[in-house]
Amino acid sequence: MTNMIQNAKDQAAALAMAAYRAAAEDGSLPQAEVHTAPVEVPRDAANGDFTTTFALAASKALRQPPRAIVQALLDHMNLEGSYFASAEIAGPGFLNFRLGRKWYEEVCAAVERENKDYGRSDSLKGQKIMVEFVSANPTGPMHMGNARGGVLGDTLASVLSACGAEVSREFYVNDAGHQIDKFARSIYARCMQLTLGEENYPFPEDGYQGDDIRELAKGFLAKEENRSFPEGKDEADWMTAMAEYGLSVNLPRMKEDLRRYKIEYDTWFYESSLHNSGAVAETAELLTRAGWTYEKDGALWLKTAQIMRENLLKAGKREKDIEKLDLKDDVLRRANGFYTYFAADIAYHRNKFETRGFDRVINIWGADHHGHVARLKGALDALGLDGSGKLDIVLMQLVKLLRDGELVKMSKRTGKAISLSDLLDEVPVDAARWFFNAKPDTQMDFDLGLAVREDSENPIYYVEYAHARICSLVEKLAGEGLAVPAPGEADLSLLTAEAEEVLIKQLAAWPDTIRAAAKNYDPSHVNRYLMELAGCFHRFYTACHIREEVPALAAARLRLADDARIVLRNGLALIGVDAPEHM
RNA sequence: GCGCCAGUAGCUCAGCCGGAUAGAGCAACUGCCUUCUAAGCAGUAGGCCAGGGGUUCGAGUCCCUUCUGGCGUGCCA
Repeated sequence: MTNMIQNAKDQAAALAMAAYRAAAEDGSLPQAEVHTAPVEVPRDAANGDFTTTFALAASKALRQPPRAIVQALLDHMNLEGSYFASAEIAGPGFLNFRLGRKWYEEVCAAVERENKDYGRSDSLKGQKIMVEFVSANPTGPMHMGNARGGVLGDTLASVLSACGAEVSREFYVNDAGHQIDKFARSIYARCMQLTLGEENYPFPEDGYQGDDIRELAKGFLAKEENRSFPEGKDEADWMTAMAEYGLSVNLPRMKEDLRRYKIEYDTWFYESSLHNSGAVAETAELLTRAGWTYEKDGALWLKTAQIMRENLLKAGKREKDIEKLDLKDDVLRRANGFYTYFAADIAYHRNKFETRGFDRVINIWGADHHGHVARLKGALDALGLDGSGKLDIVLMQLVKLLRDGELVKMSKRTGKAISLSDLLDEVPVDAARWFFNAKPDTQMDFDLGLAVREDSENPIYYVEYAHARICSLVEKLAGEGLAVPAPGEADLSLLTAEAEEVLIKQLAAWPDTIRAAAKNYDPSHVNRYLMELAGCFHRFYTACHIREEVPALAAARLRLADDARIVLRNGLALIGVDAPEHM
């Protein structure tokens, strides 16, 4: 729960403000309405460990040149007992603070004390959050988009959980509607072909072409109770049975593939349950009663255009610009009586908020669905559920699959798009998880060749190697009689080398990394942090040897190395990658 | 046409609420293993932050605009 970066920032701000008040008191600076001193971490450590731009910002209000303000602050500042060893004036009016031993020691102490929990916070405590991700169509295998969404959703859920939120991972199973119909017709056609001969029954033009459908047909016909096919039932009943069978085969397969990918869901939510319980019809009825629908051409329409216009006006958009958007209404119930996917989706989200009481819902969607974001939020707004405020959609751009720089369209073996299980056959899970944990809103290339390479071109080894190196170091030195000191037992004030200080500062940055990842819905912050941490450790390892040092310093360095190991392990665990002890 | 996302080193990308001389990794080049794992380290080179305007003490970051790429704009899901 300790965040030493934040502690230092707070203290620097408090010191600056106290100095200002003291200066204003004795007339060195004019009284003015200045409330805060913004504190930042300078990019270049030559400019101090922390800096405040107080004087630059307050220059106008105080009618003094920034440097004069800083000088007055310095004259009234007392650093005794603080984290800082010194403070100085710099540049156009920065006030730079330099950390003292106390701070560095407290960072290590926090890592040692909190160990597995180091980095966690309670900034989202009390929040019940759902992350819905993948939700792949159960009619066929999962693709690269699902691979990316899987890692993003799973890791984001972990990150939110590390911030103290009560997080639930959910997979929405689209086991109803049009595509299940198509699925059933496809299996049915294959069954007919198997019974009558390929050329004696036409395959639907829009049917699912893959071999997996043929397999399902075979499997279905092989079952005892289906021996009489196509006699014994009418076509519709056969299709229902086939769809059920197809799902009973595909869903466990998806679960298995996801488990292999180290993803476990709390809930598999079935779209069909919304239709069966009447929740979809009820939701449409609610919208109708509130006056948000109308009937046209036999269909029931939602006044999406009006809802979205009102939302945009509220957001400050100009009428003229809204006109250009050419907003359209959407169908909830088709003329044939069936509800659309959109209607089911509204009902589903009503269930998330109203029935299950989530404070916040995050959906990971492919960028090709972005047209649906505003209208789903709008529909929830119309139901009084504040979709605009409580529903967040993370759109991820699509994945381009490469092999050693060449675009890969199909699997050579199956001739179809490469599926998640194909990917995991070819690439180690941890490599896939590492690579797919990238910023959602940029298109990404995934290079199959690179991901399996065991050399320096592959960044994951850089991080894993740092961890293995520490484990090996600890083991070796223990064998020579030098064990890692228990928490608090090493004299950390001896760690004054630059590489040591840089490493400790990086350890201190871990809690903020998690917080930023949660705030931006971008868990790839963790990858970058780990790369940097590994780099800090490797440099420390090279610059600061242990074995030949005097015992006290050797012990302190070994303690620090083990602190680095703790944070590396925590970070890798957060993104679901193993921390190897040997490589 | 309209909308969403992106454009920073040869490649992949960082860059927090607008702060000091724009950073990493890879690739290229030069060094470093009889010494705790060289899957490592040190160093060199590489930039009109897509272009143009504006806002201010200060802009890669905010606003306007042009250009380029991806995606979307269904009684599909």
